[in-house]
Amino acid sequence: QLRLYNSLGRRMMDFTPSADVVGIYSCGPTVYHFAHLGNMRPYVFADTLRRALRWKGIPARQVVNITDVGHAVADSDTGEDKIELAAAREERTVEEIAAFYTQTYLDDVTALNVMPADVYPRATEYVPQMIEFAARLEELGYTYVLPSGLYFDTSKSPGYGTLALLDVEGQREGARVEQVEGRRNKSDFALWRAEEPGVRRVMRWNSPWGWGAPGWHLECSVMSMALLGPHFDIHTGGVDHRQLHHVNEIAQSEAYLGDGQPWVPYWLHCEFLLLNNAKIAKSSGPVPRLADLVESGYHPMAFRLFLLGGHYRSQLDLTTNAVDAAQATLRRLTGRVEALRPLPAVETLEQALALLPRDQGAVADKAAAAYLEEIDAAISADLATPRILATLQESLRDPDISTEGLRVVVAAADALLGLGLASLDAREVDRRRSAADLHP
RNA sequence: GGCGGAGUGGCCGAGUGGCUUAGGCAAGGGCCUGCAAAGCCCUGUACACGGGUUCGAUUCCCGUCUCCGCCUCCA
Repeated sequence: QLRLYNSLGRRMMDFTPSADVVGIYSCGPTVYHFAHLGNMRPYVFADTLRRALRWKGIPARQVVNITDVGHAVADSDTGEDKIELAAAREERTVEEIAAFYTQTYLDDVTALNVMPADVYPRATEYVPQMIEFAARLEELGYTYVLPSGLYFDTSKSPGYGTLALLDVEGQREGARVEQVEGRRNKSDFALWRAEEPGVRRVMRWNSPWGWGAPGWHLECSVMSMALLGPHFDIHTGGVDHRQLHHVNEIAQSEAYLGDGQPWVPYWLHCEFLLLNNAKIAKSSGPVPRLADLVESGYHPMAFRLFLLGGHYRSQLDLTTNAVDAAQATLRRLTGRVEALRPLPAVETLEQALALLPRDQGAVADKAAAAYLEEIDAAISADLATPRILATLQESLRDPDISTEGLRVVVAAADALLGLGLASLDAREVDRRRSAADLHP
């Protein structure tokens, strides 16, 4: 039984699919700048989730959105769109900007062996649906209009902020507040961002509320429902979204559906990757990308291994020491595994069990069987990849395991870890020319 | 100011009410090798501080200190 920590309720829960195919929506990249190393964590995490489902024989369909419109510069959803700013900065069109950074994102996750999503919808392709969605909310009486756009009235949303354990009252004091003129509640958010008078945006659409652009929470609700159905099983993202973005998604989606059902039953959030014990902030200067690590001679899988070495719900601190350790580990691991090749093809627990050496029907390699059990227990315990890694290492030096059994165990572990152990070339793994430069 | 989380051996990082020596990296010792590299074996005994609960706490509760995150665009 797969158990996952559900942010909705803040506790471990048995995962029970509600449909034949589990729908997964993972908040995707904003494509107006390079994705940095910290941005990679949610995708590797979501990939682990998909591998876990596959391991259990549960079909899944994953949607990862490409946010190519909707992020305003300032808070309160007003001001210029970040894509437009990037276009101006780089003297390219918004389309070029979006296409370029979408491709670098895909390159990065591909290098990290993240299985491709089933669909990568772009926000700009769904603006008409977003307008319809907002119009429906207006019809239902959840909104009000200000000069700056159409707003969602969060006070009309029963249970607003449940996901975040929001203390709506407590937040009023002390927090940095930049109230939008006329906003009824601090937590209200824009569904539609009206063009400011005299300013003509590059990306603009006409709507019942005038020319403008959609608010950024809208795209996730609209695209997820369009591609996965009104209700689906799992929504993933970084912890930072738990507090605001996902809260607002839930509010508007449940208002829109109006069926009294929780919109999405399982919300999974991965913690931040810290850099030298501080948040990776683009505002404080250049920030390391996967390409920088590779440039220094580190293998992308070393970074993946580093991520997998910590549980997804723990903050993880990226330091030169840490990636060096991961690189060394990967090199040794690869060396050991090379001697075992070829590895059998394994994706599920069932397949792994079937491949175990047998003697007259009974499993002949008890050690291997025990390791498979450990691996299954680890992934079932809220995707405990560190424990899988430990089990893998143990099995590799176990004198009691058969070579055939070991092959199965290694292949099984890698079905979940996704390091590509079946084909990594040890000689290619470590080409470090310089220490990782993690100080901008 | 409100809220959430964390402090584990040189480093990263799991885990548990009383035998996990977790695992990795680094280090020391050894084996192997003509030397070296690689590889292999062995060793390291930790759980912020002060109380409390308990037969027993690193693990539960309270307090203190420190750190991180969210409340603002953010993975």
